[in-house]
Amino acid sequence: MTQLQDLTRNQSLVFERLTAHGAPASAYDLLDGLRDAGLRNPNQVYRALDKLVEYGLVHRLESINAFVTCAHPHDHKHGLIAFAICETCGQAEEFSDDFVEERLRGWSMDHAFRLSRAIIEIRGACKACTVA
Amino acid sequence: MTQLQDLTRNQSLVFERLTAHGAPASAYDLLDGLRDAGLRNPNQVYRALDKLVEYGLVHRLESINAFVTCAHPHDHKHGLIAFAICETCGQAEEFSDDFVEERLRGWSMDHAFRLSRAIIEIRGACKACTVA
DNA sequence: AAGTGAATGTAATAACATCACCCATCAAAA
DNA sequence: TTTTGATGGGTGATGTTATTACATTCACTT
Repeated sequence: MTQLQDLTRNQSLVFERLTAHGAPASAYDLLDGLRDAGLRNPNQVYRALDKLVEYGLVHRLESINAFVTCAHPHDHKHGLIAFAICETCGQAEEFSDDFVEERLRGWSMDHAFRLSRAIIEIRGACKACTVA
Repeated sequence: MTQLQDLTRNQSLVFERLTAHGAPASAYDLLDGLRDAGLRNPNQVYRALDKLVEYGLVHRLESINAFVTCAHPHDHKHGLIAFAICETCGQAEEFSDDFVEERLRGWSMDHAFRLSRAIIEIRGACKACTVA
């Protein structure tokens, strides 16, 4: 398991920035927030994000081209992960559902599809935004 | 229900091109293939795609920035749709699973999340590519 | 000291998507 | 009939997201 202490400088900067942001952020948003820290090139951020995703500390939200910190970084045994993304406030909530996972793995088995990963993202309005 | 006959010229061109392609294609791939037909600007393709998606004739694959024709264009009652995308050959297979849909709607209910749409894309290697 | 692999710095470019503006058509309202 | 509004289209410019290519630096090993 990769510990936070093992992160390189750029990886730490990006991870801390994303954590502080508290919501999904694009690579360029992160870059803007890290100019003071010395980062100036998108590649620096993308490279750090690639590693953070690889380490399971960060997830990529495919449907909004953004990244978010993992809700359960210590639990390295979680399977397929889903996200509920609020189109009003931009927040994303991570969750998982064993039944959904079982069904998707089942479909894969049935169709001889060798599953490598799943993107499950539901879009809509979160509780807070619906009430308001 | 929007019929194919109702499509405008650009919409028809894009739809026919995508159908002929027989696999997911990016907007720029489509544009390249439609230069002879007179299209020269990405906007022309994106506008057509927006309408085709709205009409349910085409789906957007969020995780690969591509578009694919709907497998069941006449069945306008299908709920959440999933795709199995082969990372080797680029093909995508559309499917749906009532149980997955029920679970995602259930999560939404439980969390007062007003679901507007779902992105379900599994990535891996299809049967044909695994055998080879 | 020299070699190695990972990380970094940087410019350039590719790939994906939208905006802004103007024009044409057509049908409904005035 | 004129006006208005909705829809579609053509086009250049721009915005946004992501990668490539190559040089350099750093930590560690031999």
